[in-house]
Amino acid sequence: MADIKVEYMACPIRQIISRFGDKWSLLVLYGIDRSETGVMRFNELRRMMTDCSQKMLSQTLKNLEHYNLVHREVYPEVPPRVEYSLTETGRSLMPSLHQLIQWALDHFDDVVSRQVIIK
Amino acid sequence: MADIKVEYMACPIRQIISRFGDKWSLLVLYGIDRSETGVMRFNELRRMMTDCSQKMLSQTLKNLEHYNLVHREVYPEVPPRVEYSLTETGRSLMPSLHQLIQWALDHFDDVVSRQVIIK
DNA sequence: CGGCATCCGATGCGATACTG
DNA sequence: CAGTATCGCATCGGATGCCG
Repeated sequence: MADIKVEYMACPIRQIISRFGDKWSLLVLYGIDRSETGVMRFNELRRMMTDCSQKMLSQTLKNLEHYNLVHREVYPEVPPRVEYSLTETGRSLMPSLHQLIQWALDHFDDVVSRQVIIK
Repeated sequence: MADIKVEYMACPIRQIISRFGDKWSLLVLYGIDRSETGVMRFNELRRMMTDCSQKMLSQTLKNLEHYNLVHREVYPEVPPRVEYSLTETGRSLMPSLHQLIQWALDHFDDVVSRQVIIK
């Protein structure tokens, strides 16, 4: 998401939006958190998010790793195995995320059922 | 934000992101909520969000009105006066939003201080 | 298996000018 | 005051192909 002027860098809302307001980030976090082991492999995530392209999943994971929400563990095997898990910081976001999801469920009729504005 | 495949329309995270994950929506909601009267006029919002263009503010407000988060009250005067306030649904989102902001503040060092990835 | 590189269309968003 | 209209660039994101 786009830049933020330097003088507004301290605004926490902007920070959240600019980092996790994209199309897939929250879904990845939620997916990993919900998994039984707390760990997911790349293609496991792909199967969960069937309409997310490989490119975007890869990009999203790299982004989340950069912001210290997701940990990437590479096992030097053949074939290669890479496991993604939540960091401590990532887990700490979950209560807020769940509350947001609950809000969406509670207000599905008020908000979500309305058609997305085209153009 | 982009479309969501029909078979995933029920996913609440996607719904939230597709509607309020844009650059300005949450900031508008937060701004109106924080105002003393609970009501803000168009140019009042503009002054608060100095780096938001008029076009985007207008578009964002229309969007929030469509999703029943913001109420638009027009007073037939000259010069015209338009007041924006939160709907009941909009107010109901605030606890979740505040929790999210608090999370951002708590984890500023972990997350927010990291440079936004360029390209 | 878990990616990256490239191309390209769709959308987001800002700048500017104009209006009731 | 509170917007709308138009233009144009920048970014998002999907499709495809290649690689260790």
